[in-house]
Amino acid sequence: MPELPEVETMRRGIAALSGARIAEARFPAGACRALAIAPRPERLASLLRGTRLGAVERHGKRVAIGIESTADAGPAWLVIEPRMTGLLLVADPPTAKHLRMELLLEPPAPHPVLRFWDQRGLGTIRLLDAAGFERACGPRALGPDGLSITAEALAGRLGGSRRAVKVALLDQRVVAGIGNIYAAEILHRAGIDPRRECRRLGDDDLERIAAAARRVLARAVELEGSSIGDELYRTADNRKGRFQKLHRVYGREGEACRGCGGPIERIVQAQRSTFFCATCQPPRPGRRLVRRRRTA
DNA sequence: CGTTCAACCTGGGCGC
DNA sequence: TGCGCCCAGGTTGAAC
Repeated sequence: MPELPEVETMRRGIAALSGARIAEARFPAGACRALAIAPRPERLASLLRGTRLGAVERHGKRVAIGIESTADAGPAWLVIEPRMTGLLLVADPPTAKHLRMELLLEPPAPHPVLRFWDQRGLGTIRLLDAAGFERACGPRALGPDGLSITAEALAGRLGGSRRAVKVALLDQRVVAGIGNIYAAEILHRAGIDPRRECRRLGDDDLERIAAAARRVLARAVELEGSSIGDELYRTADNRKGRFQKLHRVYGREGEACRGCGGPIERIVQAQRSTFFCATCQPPRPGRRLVRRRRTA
């Protein structure tokens, strides 16, 4: 679920907790067996107790919460990766089951508790020192952020590559924060066939992809992300995102393209669904066949 | 270097 | 009702 817009929305939703002190950290037994938590829950709970929350940052699809010096070590970062179904919440969780972490905060915090809920349990919670933080969130792990990606940066990272451009956009070292939904939406707005080899992209193509990425991601952040179908995704205070109303291709196989009316197709690339319009995203380099009025 | 596959999990939807 | 199968917003590591 969470890609850049959803994770940024979570970050904003909990940013006011900066400065709050942790009265108690809980990692419900059983609920965290599957989840990757490091160090082990008992130790993590004791390390976090009594510490104060610092800056709340987003790095790609991860949220990093600064932790002022822990009991027996210096400052650290609590890095949370929601992966498919993780949610950072100040509101009540969707179910009592699958609640993975609760940080009880001392008054006067803006909210009494910060929770991490994760149905599938693929998410991760890690307390990292400076070196671990660098490894997880530094430039070796993550490329430039999607909200500010440029054609030049893209050219440097995928020039000459034979990979399909859609697969490359999912690579967090190329650009950080783009996932399966937004890769599809970005390429449709850029008019680029998702199967195009990166090395066949011209400067103008890269320019359109970078511009579409910045625009789509920024608009999705404004609309607080995408809540699809049975939508597990919610903001930290339990509201749905609204960008799904502006999806042009994702999840719309067989439906009419909002640009040309043709059918949206679904293919599989790198074991994941790709949705696109063969007319608006022609296989050969060329101009867009259909001009669209407004972009999300 | 790149692709493919399995694995990590739960749960909803579908066909039978 | 139930069972088996497929699907899902992500990432990683092994095998080829």
